[in-house]
Amino acid sequence: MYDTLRKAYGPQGWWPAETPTEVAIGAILTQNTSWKNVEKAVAALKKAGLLDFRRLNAIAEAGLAEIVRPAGTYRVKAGRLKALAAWVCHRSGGCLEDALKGHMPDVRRDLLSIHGIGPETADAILLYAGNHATFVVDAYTRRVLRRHGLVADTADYAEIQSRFERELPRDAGLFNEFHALLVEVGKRHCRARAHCDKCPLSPWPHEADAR
DNA sequence: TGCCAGGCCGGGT
DNA sequence: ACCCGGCATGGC
Repeated sequence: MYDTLRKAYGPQGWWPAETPTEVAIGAILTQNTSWKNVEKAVAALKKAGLLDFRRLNAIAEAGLAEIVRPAGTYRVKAGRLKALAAWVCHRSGGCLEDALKGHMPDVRRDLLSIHGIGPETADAILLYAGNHATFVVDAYTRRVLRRHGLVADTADYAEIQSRFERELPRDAGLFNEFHALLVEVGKRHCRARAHCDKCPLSPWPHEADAR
């Protein structure tokens, strides 16, 4: 599946952000939100000079909320950005890359202890900002795999993630590309009510014996 | 014009 | 251990 997508779309060069800090902020802002809306909020943060955890740690939450408003659920997300900023500042004085430098799965556990950071957000930060080989499972990943009969409908996050991590070489570069490709094919052909014709994976061969 | 988006949390069974 | 409502804007 990876080879098929890679041939169809080429290298993705993800995450669509310039710095690790921007990656992590985007990861929080995109929770249950389309990327288009996130881009507006990130642009507003950039304009305000707030793509910086020490600044985020210092700014008032209510003001931050107004700035990230285009991303939706903006009061919630302002709190989550503040929680992450406090963690990064406490841990490394404000440098995210340093804060992510520990070993897995210790760093993952620490990220998950932050209020508002769940498994997907943590893994996106670990992989795309910290270069840790952890597989990101999002709504697209789930949909694509389910529609091609590769996981049960009831499969939860850990189950899907372990499937990737068991059956692929534990390589951050590979995980990076594969997840980005899954999002790309998902956006084009596997949104909630779209159907999958013309998808490069459709019909996916040997679906039954691929299990 | 609704429906939905690259989740997560808290409270109720 | 599940299930569900709340959060909320902008795009299609």
